[in-house]
Amino acid sequence: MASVLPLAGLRETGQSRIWLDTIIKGDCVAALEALPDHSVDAIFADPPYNLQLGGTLHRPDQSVVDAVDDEWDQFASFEVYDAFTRAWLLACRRVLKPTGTLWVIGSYHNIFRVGAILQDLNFWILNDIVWRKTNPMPNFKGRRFQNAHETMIWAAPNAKAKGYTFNYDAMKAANDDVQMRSDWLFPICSGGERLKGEDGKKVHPTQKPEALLARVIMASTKPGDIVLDPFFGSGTTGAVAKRLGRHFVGIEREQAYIDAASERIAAVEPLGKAVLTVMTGKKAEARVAFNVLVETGLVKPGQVLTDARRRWSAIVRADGTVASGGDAGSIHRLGAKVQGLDTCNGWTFWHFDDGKTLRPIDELRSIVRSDLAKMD
Amino acid sequence: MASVLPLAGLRETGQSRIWLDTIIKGDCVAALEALPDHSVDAIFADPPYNLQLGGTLHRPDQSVVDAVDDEWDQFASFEVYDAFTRAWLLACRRVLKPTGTLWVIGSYHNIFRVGAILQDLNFWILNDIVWRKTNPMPNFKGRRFQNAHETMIWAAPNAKAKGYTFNYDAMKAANDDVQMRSDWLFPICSGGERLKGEDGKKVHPTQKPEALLARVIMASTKPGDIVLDPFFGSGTTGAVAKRLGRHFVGIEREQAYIDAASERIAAVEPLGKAVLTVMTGKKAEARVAFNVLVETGLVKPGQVLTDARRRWSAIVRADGTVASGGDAGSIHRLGAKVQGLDTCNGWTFWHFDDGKTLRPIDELRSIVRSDLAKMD
DNA sequence: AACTTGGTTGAATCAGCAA
DNA sequence: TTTGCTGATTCAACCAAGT
Repeated sequence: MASVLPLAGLRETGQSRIWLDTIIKGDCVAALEALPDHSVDAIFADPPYNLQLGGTLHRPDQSVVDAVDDEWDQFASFEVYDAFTRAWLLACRRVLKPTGTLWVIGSYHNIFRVGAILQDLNFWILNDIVWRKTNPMPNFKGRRFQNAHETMIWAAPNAKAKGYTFNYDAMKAANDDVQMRSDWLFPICSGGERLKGEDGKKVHPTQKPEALLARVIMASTKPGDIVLDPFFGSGTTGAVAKRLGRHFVGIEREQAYIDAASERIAAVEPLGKAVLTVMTGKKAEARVAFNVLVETGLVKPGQVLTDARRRWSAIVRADGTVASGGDAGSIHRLGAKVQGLDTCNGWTFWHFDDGKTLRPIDELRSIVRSDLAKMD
Repeated sequence: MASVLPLAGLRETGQSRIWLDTIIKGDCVAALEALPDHSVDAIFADPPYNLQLGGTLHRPDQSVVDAVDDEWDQFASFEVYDAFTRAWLLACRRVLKPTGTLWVIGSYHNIFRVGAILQDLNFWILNDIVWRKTNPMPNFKGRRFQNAHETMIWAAPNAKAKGYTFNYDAMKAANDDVQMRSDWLFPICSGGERLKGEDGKKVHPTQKPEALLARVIMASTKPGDIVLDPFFGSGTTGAVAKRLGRHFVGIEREQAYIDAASERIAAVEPLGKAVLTVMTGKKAEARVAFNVLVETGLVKPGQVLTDARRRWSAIVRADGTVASGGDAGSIHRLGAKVQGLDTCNGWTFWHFDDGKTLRPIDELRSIVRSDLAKMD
């Protein structure tokens, strides 16, 4: 795992997927062109932020702030940065499956340009996510608010994209049974998690916390999916993907980062399958048609169903339709019809009398489902 | 105060400032051109967001969401929206003093375009500020994260601008003596603050909370300063400016909004000078979800939790859910399930073994909370 | 008077599949 | 590509009415 691939001939390998769980050395766009069309399930991109720093920044105690002034973060102008951004985004879209999604993280220096270009390229923004830092760097000059967050954009490859993965139920269950919001709170990467060289200095200036990547990957991919990171850096995406039972592909130009990331990922122990099971809701359950209930005798032809307050009633017919007054149809159609609505979930609308109380027919469906589960 | 000015001849009035504390009726750009150069200290702009909505959206209870589908939010394309944005931003800069600053609020639908154009026009971004909503609208279809914030950009008129107002010490004092961060927590505008017509319906679909404007104005202006709002709407900027001892100028096209704003502002009582020195904001106790413990490593995926008497056990999964036997769910749901109850407080029910004794996971939450106590 | 219950609402780019 | 069917899906706050 985490071997480094030479660039030549990758695309021709087609479905062999020898590039899985590797770091490709090279320029982002060139390396992306070597990968097959529609081959990855998700992309997490942490591109250069194009920080426009003036002189050296000193803390109040006169110590010097170790700023991000690497060569790879220098762009001559917004135009150059925009062209760079368009190029790698287009290359990413070709590689992304139609059902895949793209994440980009940035700060106010670059994220507005990235977001506007995403829209110009007809990507479809699903959310902007705010990473609130528990321990951001203070503003030393006292001339601005403390810059305490970064922004991520989560986007589908086009406006019509359907079927992307969003583990809604897992996110909700993990968040004390309320929807996960667009503002996330995490510490910055520090302490033992922060990669340091033999000189004790940080290996990469903008290493992202694993917790952030973990939520991204848990939310938008399934176990076994492939996650691409075109600006691999210290390999946080790869380390978290491996730990969470996903495959990764990294692209990185600098050998020092590749070395550090390879070593880091090699030490990661994947979690077991049982732990990685993703919480799913009703949507993922086997479909059970109403007539199965009739056929199995859980509901009898001629039986009367009502809504929860007995305002409306319907009679069950042998073919699995229900009838009320002059109307008849599926449990959904008739439920909508009697209420005067466009749609209705008949499973939760119609109830049966168990001798004591009214219970939704959805409970009978659960019985069928649990019977089916035993037959696996 | 809050009289409505006709548009003609304003610019010629020069320094007479008869336009102070008035609402100018007209198109944003045209009205701005009627104001003198370098005449206002701050601008707060809440432009149309260019929402691109599909069909009608229903809540789970089948009620219809009252969407923002007003004519003024309709743009033919991104190009048209961008041209509109460039025009009003340029007009704003001419009117803004060299020492003044500009605020723009938006959502992911438009804020990236606004930010990129600001940079293209050589505005200088000072901060992006996240307004975290305490009570955002849910995501009804479960296909995205709950869109729980909006973004503001705070910018100086050019890269070299010096001497802008930032009341650093007031912000810090108001924030329990730590620097004010770039993420702010406020409820949406509702209840008594929300302007309603005689029909009981909201006057304006996107009225902003006064608390938000109060922090903006307190942070970036001095008493007696002039605050311009080129998209005045229901007049929140004017009402707060007046209350805080600042002057305002509003621009608005629709007479209904002008009427409501005028009446609203007339009823505002300015605060006394002494009161205007320091303001404090209240804080809510941080809510910590279980997955935060997993993400921060206080609880590990695969770790076993039990109840206080070890009668039941559960395994922690990477997505922040817990599993036991064939069941899985949130700590609360699973706790209820294994006990055969309807509800359960998972925080006090589930325990971990610290090597000596069983301790409720609630104690781990306390640890996180004390780390977060410095924040909203 | 204090509390409970039920209804309403908010800047929303909000479904998936099979025929 | 379009149509139609199945059936999944909400949180915090405010307010009015009932207990």
